[in-house]
Amino acid sequence: MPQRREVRDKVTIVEIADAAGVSKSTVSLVLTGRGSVKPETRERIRQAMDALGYVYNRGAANLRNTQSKIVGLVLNDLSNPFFAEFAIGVETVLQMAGYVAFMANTSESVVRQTQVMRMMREHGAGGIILCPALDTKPEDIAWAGGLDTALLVAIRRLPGVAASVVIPDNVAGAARVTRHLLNLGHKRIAYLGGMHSMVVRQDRFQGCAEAMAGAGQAIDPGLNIESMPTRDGGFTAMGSALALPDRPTAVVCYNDVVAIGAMLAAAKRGLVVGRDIAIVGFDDTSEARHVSPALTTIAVDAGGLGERAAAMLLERITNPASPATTHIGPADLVIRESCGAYQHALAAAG
Amino acid sequence: MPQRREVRDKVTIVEIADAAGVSKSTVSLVLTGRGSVKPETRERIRQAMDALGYVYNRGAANLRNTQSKIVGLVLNDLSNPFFAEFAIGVETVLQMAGYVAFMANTSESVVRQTQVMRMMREHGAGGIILCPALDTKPEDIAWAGGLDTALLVAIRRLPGVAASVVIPDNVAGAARVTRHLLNLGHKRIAYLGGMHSMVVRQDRFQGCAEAMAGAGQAIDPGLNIESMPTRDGGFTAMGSALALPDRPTAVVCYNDVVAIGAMLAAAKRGLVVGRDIAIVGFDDTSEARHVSPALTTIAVDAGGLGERAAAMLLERITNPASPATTHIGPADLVIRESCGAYQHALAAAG
DNA sequence: CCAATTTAATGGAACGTTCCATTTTATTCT
DNA sequence: AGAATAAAATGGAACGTTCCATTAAATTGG
Repeated sequence: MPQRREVRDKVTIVEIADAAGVSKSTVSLVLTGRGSVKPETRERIRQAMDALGYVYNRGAANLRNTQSKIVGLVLNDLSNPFFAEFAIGVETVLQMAGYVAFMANTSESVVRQTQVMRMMREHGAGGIILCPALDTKPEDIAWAGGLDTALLVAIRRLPGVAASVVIPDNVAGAARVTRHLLNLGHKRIAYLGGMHSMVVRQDRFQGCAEAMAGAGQAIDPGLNIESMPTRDGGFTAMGSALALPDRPTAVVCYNDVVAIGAMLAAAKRGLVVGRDIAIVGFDDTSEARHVSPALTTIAVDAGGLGERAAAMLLERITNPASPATTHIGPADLVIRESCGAYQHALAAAG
Repeated sequence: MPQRREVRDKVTIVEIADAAGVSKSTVSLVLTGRGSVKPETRERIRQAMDALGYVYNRGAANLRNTQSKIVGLVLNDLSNPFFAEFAIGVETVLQMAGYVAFMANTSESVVRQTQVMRMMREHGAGGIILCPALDTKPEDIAWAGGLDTALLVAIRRLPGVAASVVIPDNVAGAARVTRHLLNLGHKRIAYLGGMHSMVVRQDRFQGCAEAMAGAGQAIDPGLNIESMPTRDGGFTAMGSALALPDRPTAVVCYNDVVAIGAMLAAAKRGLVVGRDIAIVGFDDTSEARHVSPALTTIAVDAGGLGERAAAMLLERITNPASPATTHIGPADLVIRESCGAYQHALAAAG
C-alpha cells in the first residue's frame, strides 16, 4: 500500500516544465525574461506556475549569478525613532530598485553586530549599511576591503575604515544652535550628554566650541559633562550641572533624548525651561515636537540620510569599481520654545 | 600576456580543502560540526578559512537542506514606535535561536506587502511574521496554507486566514479604560479615531461599548467618530466632536497617536485636558509618557508581544505538524494625567 | 599479532537554477 | 519553392554545498 505523503515537496522548475510540456530551460527563460519565447508558451508556463504554487528559488539561482539583490541594514538602536526614520528611508529606495533589505538590530552590542553581519554575508548580501554599535573597532569589520560585500557606514563615522560614509553635518549643526543661544545673550553655556569616546559627540562638541570661540567665549571645562546618551543620562547630567555654584544659563545637549532628560531634571528643581534656563537638543525626533515646552533642536532629516545611504550603496554594488564616497547631510536649526527665543522676542518688543 | 584579474572570485569550500590538504567533505564536516574530525585537522582547516577569508555560502547549503534559518518580519508602519518595539522583541528571540530576521516595512501598502513576502519566500524564509497593511485580504496571502513558509499574523488579526495569531486583548483593554472613565463620573463618552473597516477598531470599540452597557449607558452614535489613525486624524475628529452642541466630557481614542492629536485640538480650543475634558489613548507608546499632560492609556507590552510571536513562529517552523495557535496578550490600564483622575482624587479629598 | 571495532577521511551524486552551444521550427527573401 | 535567416526551444555542464556509502587509519581486545 502507498505510504501517506508526509510533506508535499517543493515544486521546482522542471515540474513546471513537465506540466507545461516544455524544457526546464524554457521555463528559466520566462522566469528571467532573458531569451525570446512565444507568448502562447509563456502563458502556458505561467499558468502551470500558479497552478502548482511554484516559488522561485533565489538561493539556487544565485549559485550561478552572484547577483543577490539583497542588502543588509544593521541598526544600533531601533527603539530610537531617529533610526526608525532612517531605516524607512533606506527601505524605500531599496525597494524601488527591486532589492530587499535584511534588517537587524544590535542594541549597541558589538558581538551581535558581528554575528549579524556574518549571517548577512553568508546569505549573499551584496552590501551592508551599518550604523555601528558603540565601541565598534575597525578590526570588527576587517572584511570591508573585500569585493564581495560593499560596506556603507552611516550616522556614526568610523575612523580607519575603508567604506562609504553618510552622516549629518554634526559640527555645523552644533555650531548653528550654539550661535543661536549666543545671539539670545547667553554666555555661560554647558554641553551635556554622550560619552567622550563617541565620534558624534566629538564632532558636535567641536561645533559648539567653535561657535563659542567665534564669539570670543569658551566652554568652561566644568560645564562639559558626559553621560549615557539616554533620557536617564540627561537627567543625571543636568542634575550635576544645576548643582554647580555657578550654573549655566543655557545647555546644548548631545541629542533630543538627552535634552528631554535634562528638561525633566530642570523642571524637578522648579526651573521653567525656556524662561529660567535654555535647553536645546539635536536630531529633531518626533518627540522634540511634542514634549512640553517644545524642544529647540537641529533637524538632520533622518529619512533623507537613509535614502541617500541606500542610493550610494546601490551605486557601489552595481559599479564596484567606483570609489568609496562621503556624504554630509544638512543640519538645520528648528526654533521652538525650550530655548526661550519666543519669550526673548516678547521682552524685546514689550 | 595575462589579463589583469578583475575581481577575486569567491573562495569556496574546495579551495579551503586544497589549502588544508584535505577533501571538501572534511571541510564540510567541520563547517556543520556533524561528523568527527581530528582536532588537529580541524584547526588546520579553521586557519585556512580565515587565511583565505572564506565566507560560508548559505544559499548553496540550503539547496540540500531546506532548513533556511531565516524568518521574515513584515511591518505596516515602522515609524510608529509601537511597531519598532514589537520588532525589537521579535528580533531578540530570533537572534537567540540563531535565526536572522529579514525585516521590511510596507507603509500600509498591500502591493508592497505582497512583493516583499514573495521575495522573502524566494529567499527561503522558513516563516513570516506579518503585521498586515490596511485592507489586506485573505487572498493576498493565499499561500498561507502551504507547508514551505509558516505564517503568523500579529497585532491586526485577519479573519479568514489559516495562521497563528498574536494580538493584545483589545476588547478587554478598551473596556477597562472605559470603566475607569465611568468610575470618574463621566457619562457622555465619545469614541474617536480609526476607520470602521479596521478590525482593531472594531474590537476596541466593542470593549468600550460593553463597558458602557455594563454601567447602563450607551455611546451616542454621534460620538462615534472615524478618522485616519494619525495625529492629524485625531486632531480633526476631536474638532468635530467639540463642535457638537452637546459635547462629550470624556474621549476614548483609538490609539495614542490619535489621542495626542485630540489633545492638541482640545488645547487649541482653550480646554485644559484632564480638567475640562478627559482624553485616553491605547498602546502606551513612549510618547504617551512625555506628552503634556501625560496620557492615560492602555499598555499592551509591544516588546512582549513581539517575543511571543517569534517564539510561536519558531515552534511552528521546527514542528510543522503543530497546529496554528492564538495568543491574546494582556492590556493594562496606566493612569496618568489626561483622564483627570488625579484632580478628581484631590477634589474628593479637599 | 591479527581480528574486530572505532574513528577519520573521502568520492561522487544530488539540490534548483542559469547559460552556452545546439537543434528545431517558423519566417522572410528572391 | 528553396535557401537564408530569425525565432523558439532544448540538453547538459556548471555553481557551492551536504550526505550517503565507502575506504583508510587508528585503537582496542584476546
